[in-house]
Amino acid sequence: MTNKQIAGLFSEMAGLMELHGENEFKIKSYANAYLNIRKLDAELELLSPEELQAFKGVGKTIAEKIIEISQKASFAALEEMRSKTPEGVRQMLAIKGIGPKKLIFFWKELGIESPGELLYACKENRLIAHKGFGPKIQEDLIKALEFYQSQSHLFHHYLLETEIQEILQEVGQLNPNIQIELTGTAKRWVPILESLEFIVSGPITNVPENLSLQTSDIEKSKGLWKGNIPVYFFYQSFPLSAKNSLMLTGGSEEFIHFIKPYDRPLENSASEELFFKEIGHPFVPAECRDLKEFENFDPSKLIRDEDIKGVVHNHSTYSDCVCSLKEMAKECIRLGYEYLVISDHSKTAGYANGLSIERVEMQWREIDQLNIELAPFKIYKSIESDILSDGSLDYPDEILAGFDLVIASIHSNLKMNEEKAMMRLLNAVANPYTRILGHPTGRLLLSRQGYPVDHMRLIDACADHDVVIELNANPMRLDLDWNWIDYAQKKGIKIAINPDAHNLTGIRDIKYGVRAARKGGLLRNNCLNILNNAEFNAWILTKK
DNA sequence: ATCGCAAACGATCTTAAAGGGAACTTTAA
Repeated sequence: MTNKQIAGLFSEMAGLMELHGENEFKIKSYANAYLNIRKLDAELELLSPEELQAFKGVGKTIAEKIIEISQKASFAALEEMRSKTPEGVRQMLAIKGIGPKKLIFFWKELGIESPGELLYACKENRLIAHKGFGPKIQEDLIKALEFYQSQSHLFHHYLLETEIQEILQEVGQLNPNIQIELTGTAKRWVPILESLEFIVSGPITNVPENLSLQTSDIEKSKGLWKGNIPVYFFYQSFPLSAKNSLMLTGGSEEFIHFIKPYDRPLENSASEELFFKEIGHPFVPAECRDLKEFENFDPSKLIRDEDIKGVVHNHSTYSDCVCSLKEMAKECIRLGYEYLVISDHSKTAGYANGLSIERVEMQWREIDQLNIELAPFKIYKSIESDILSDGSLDYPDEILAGFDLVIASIHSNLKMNEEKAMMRLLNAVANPYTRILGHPTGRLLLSRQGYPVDHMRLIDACADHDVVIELNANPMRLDLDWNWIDYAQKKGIKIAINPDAHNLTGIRDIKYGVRAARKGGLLRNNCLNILNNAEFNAWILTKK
């Protein structure tokens, strides 16, 4: 289990304890353990109780629970809490807009035990009869519940990567005569998946323990992996022809339309690569097949992992990251990057320990020191400034002027209409100190929709004011969405692929950003952080 | 349940906005 998953169990524990009216300080300890553990880099499952207790927020009890988790993937106290809470109530714990107080009321007072029942109650107008509830809350709950239901059958691609590898391995090993290959949306690097799809050369006779096959016909079998992930196996004779491989992998209507006229080579080519060779068109990698235009497609110009030279938008112990400036810098050096842009949270982000002006200046002095010590590696002084409710940034101009670059992001007051959102965004983009617009929609995939954004107007404004747009590489965000990269490129805007790292491992999220960028067809030359240190420095000096 | 300051014990991250109902509660970042 990853630290994030272990932390998730403590967060769940805290939520359940709250529902059952446990001691609020005990609850806080579990919630706190979640906050601290999820960002740790050391692999917790390998550590001793003494080593575990050295971490902040981990005492004797939590350490014991971590040991228990490493053996059983859960802990007894959590299982007990789960067993006395209906599954539907546990699901509602994760829905934004439903906090513990409301949930206790729904469950204990109204007898509502699932998201579906709550949605029904809202639609029947049954909530507003109760004190503290009015039409607006009911309406917002309906939106939140409908969003939840629309997403509940979907999966994050990044969380299924190990599952994909396991399926390939286990089916392959148990059935040595069968060839198996990934296809479909997962092969195309679609960030959110409904199911996993594979091509196999024949029926799976030795079924892995984690797989249950449900239906089969001549063309395919359908099953469930680990009880909840839908899996399809399409039968094809190997070696695969281009037609079978390409058609099963799929892509946009435009892509299918594009390859259709090449019927004969499609039918006869022995592989995807040969097909493209035979029609005299550059190979279109699977992740790019959701694009809409292929006439001038040139894969050699697409962004690649190794093109990224600098790590932009990162946090440190000054705000809500567990690693110091030096630790972050050293990890960047180790990974072969030339520079690090530290953009901690600004002062309004109190929950994330946002920096007061004094602490900003303290950080600048430390960065100056480290830049002498670590040269030629460079740390740039930045800030992830909150975009306040009126669209202004979080410090007076003389402080903003002291940063090498300012990233502007919305973190607060996310519940707003498009008009308000655009007012804040456009104000921030027009601010002369804003160089990069951070995670433009504020979405968290499968969990938070984000505020409504008129992407075209926003991109146009960024073009007008020479503002770079972030593609936040955190796999929960991937925001700017890859679908908008094409328009941004046409407007001549640069995209920064930023990990938004809150620990050392977070830096490696860049790979998810590069994937999303390739999916959107981002050309290397339109990416900000392919610039080497000298070039990046020159870019900074071209202040608006 | 944990931490920090102190050696047994007290305190536990902030803040603003929004909704509902006329002072406060709830939620989320």
